[in-house]
This record gives sequence, C-alpha cells and structure tokens, in this order.
Amino acid sequence: MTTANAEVRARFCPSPTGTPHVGLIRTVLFNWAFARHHGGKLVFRIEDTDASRDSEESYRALLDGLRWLNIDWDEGPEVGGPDGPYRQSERGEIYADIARRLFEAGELYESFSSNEEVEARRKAAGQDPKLGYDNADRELTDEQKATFRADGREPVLRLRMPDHDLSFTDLVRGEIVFKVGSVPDPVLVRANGAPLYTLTNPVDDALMRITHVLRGEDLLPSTPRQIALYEALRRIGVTTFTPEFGHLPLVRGEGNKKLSKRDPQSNLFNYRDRGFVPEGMLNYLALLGWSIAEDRDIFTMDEMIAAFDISKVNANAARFDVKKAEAINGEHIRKLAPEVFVERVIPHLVTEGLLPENPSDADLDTLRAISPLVQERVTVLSEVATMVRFLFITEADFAPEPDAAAKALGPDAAPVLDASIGALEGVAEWTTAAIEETLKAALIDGLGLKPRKAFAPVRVAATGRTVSPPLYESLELLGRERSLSRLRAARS
RNA sequence: GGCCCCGUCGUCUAGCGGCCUAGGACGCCGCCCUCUCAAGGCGGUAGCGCGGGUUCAAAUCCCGUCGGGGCUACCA
Repeated sequence: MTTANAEVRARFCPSPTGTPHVGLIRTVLFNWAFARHHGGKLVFRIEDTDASRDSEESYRALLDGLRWLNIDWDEGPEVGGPDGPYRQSERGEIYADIARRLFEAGELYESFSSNEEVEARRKAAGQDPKLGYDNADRELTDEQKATFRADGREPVLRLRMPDHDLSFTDLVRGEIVFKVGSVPDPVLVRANGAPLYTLTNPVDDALMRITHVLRGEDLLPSTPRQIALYEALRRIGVTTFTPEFGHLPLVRGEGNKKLSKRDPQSNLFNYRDRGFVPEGMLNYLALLGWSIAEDRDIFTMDEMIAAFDISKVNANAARFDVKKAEAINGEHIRKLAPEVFVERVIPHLVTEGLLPENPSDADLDTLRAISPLVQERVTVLSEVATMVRFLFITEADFAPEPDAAAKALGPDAAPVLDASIGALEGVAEWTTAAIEETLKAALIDGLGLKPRKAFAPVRVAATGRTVSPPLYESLELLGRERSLSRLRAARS
C-alpha cells in the first residue's frame, strides 16, 4: 500500500438519510481532526445514489449540523473543489465511464443469476443460502448470455474478486486478513445501469485521491471488495495507489447494540435543542474511542487537533453516556465568556416564550445580570430557562410551582412572609447587600429561625421554585415592586 | 450458519513486560463550603472474563475458551 502524494486527504461521505447521527458526527470529527493534525485536506462528499432513501432535507440537515459544530471541509458541497461535483447523484457519467472501462478490461462481468436461483443452488449443494452469490456466472459463454437476453433478462455487473487473500493494515486494529473465497463477487452496477455504493465509493475515493479512509467498524467487512476494486482501478490506470484504512469503534446505545438511527438518543439535533454547546458536544464525542491524556478529558478542538493520533484510537465499541456528555458540556458552558453565554441562551428563552424575538434592552440587562449566577449551575442551556423564568414571566402568569408551594408555603410560612414583607418594605436601597442584611435581621435574628427554614418561603414566593439562583440577587433583579407583591400574594 | 472485529471499575478511558498494592473522568456515597440547587474542595465505592503457556517478571506477548458486537442486499 503506497501513498503517492505526501498530502493527507481524508474524507467524510455520508448518505443523506434521516437526521445526523452522533456516531456519524464522531466519524467526521475524527476525520477532521486527522486531516487538520496532518495539515491535510478534508473532502466532503454526499453519497446519494439511492433515490428511494435519500432526501434533500437530510442533506441540508447534514450541512446544518456540521456548520453548527464548526467542522469545516476543504472540498465538497458549497465550497467546491477540483474533483466535483461532490454529490454522487450528479456523477452518473463518471461511474458509467469507469464501469465501462472496467468491463472492457475484464474486471467486471455480466451476471444473470437471480437471488432465488442463487439460493436454490446453495440449497441443492447442501450449503447455507446465507453464503450468498456463488460466482456461478463468471464464465458464461456468449451463447448462454444470448439465451438469457432472449428471455428478456438483463445482467448486473459484478466485480471478479481476486484469487488471493486480501489483507491490509488497519490504522486502528492492525493486520486484518480476509481469506480468498470468503467474499462473493459483489454487484457494482444494477441491470438498469444504476451504479451502487460498491462502485461509487471506491471510485470517488480514487478520483479524489483520498489517502486515508477512516470510517465506522460496520464497514470493515466491505473493505476486501473495495481493495479488490482498487486493484482493478490501478490496473486500468484510474489511480496509482490504494488508501490506508482505519475502522473506528462503533457507538453503542443502551445495551450492547449499535446506537440505532431510530433511537432519539442518536439524533444530533436533540442535543442541540437541549442546549448542548458545540464545544461540549465535540469534546464528548472525541472521548468515544480516543483520549487526549491520562488525567484530563476537557479540551478544545485546537488541542484535539494538535494531539490527535489515529493509532491511539481505541478499537472497542463505546457506549454513548448522556450523563457524562452533560457533565462535559457543563464544563464547557462554564468556560464560555459571559457575553457569549448570554448570546447562546437567548434562543432558548425565545423558544420558551420568555423573551420576544427581539428582546428589549431592559430584558437584555436583566439577562446579563442573572447570567453569571446561572452559568455556573447548568449543564445544558435549556435549563437556564427554568432558572430565570421568574424574572421574565408576566405577573399574571406567575404562580409558584404546586410542589414547591406545598413544601414551603404552608401555614408555617405565614409569620416568615409577614416578617419579610414588613422588613423589606423599609429597605432604603433595593440592593443585594441591603436585602440580605434586612432579611437576616428579620428572620434569623428576629424570628430566631434556621437559615434553611427562613429563606425557603421567601424563595418559593418570589421565584416559584425551591431551587433558584441566589436569593438576594434574585430579589434585587426582580425589583422591589414585584418582589413585595409576590410575597403578599403568597401570604394570602 | 459463514466471515470479521472486540474484551481494564456500572460507563468512557490510561496502560503498549518491571514505574500497577492498575491512573483519570462520569455516575454513586460521605464530608466541607452554604440562603436553595449547582459549582468548587476533600475523601470513599468499584475493574484487568476464564484457562493455559512464554518470561526472572504479564493487564500488557502467544494459544485456547467463553462472552459481546458487526457484516452477510441489485442499501450506504
């Protein structure tokens, strides 16, 4: 396996079906980090040769997801490049031409066997039908082919697999050998002339001069036939080298199975909607099969690029652990500059109906003031909404949560609320310090209450929840009027 | 069934022959801080699937075994 050019050219070539899967994103991430680490290129190609499954919506979702994560590519959709087009649905003539050349060179042959016929032959020979196609059509005579055609049958084109073992050195797993005869001749072109993934994927990798193929382990079994195709492509002069392969560990869900596309946990956008930040999402995904150091797991993408080494990627499957993903995400949220945090939180508050599309300056001032208090206590941005809700909700809509009220606004609360109202009415300057001093004097000293008992009713009355940002600051931001009216409302 | 991959705390991982009485992180438990919840600090819980080799020495190498997974389409 020789790499003709020194430049690393990795690629990402998803099929646009459904929503972006976190496993797929982990794959781009590793390709991207690999390419960037080596100062090479990342080629982005869309494998949409199956019109029945691919959709424009999925294609756009893919771009959207990548843009959100700030993963960029050097050649591909929207940025162009020397080997376009980058959507396989637009490369029909290229595949037809190469298929013709391969056929003329004897690398492909016409095969007329139907699945039923193959299965029948396997059974007749006392073999398991699951063994698949039996290479029976390899040496059909012209007369036999003419007979099939006379019956109205059109052939598919199959690749003649070589008569030697196929081995390669996997970048992640080391030496892997597939015994000769263990892989049946694959179909590359349908009877109607439509090219299949088995043809288009290696052909495009060759044409785009891809040097390193890093993909999921689920594609490992297809490697021998791809290497065989590469050998054929080299013989007809389409390319001069075979890329290196590296198979990344599968991402599993609950249980031991591969994380299903149907599982909501696999949907990248679920995480975005819940308020994962790109920095956290990527950091967590990077940990699925790789680690930056023995004693550290929080890092930036620049750090990942600097340290990424494909040979250090772990070969065993990894389970996607939402809890840990959230913890990592929380770390990154805390590292955001305050103004950046505010910017990213706004869309979530808009979604929750707590802010209009274009928030007023007053709203923004309030948000900026409360932000530092919540930034350090959330793990995903959507949590911010529940924490600051009490500040942005209208008085008409405000009401303490039933559970919280039951816990903290019972009969015992009456004297506490009365004392609080009386004391706060006399506060000269409505500031955090003054509120704290006043409340402590009235409740702790005055009523002789434990702090825990003293502040719970006030907190629930003012914020509606037993858990809130720090109380005095919250009251200051709420303002004297709203604070007192909520306390009075809770009293009655 | 066939082919192939994988096997360190519950989970993600470090480890690539001696530094390992196995390190970090998430989770969980406890303590501190404290107006709540977090965050932060401190401490604790828990693991090399099993059996043979090789070696002075194995989580690390080899074989077997068991277990898990992937693929097995005229999908990608």
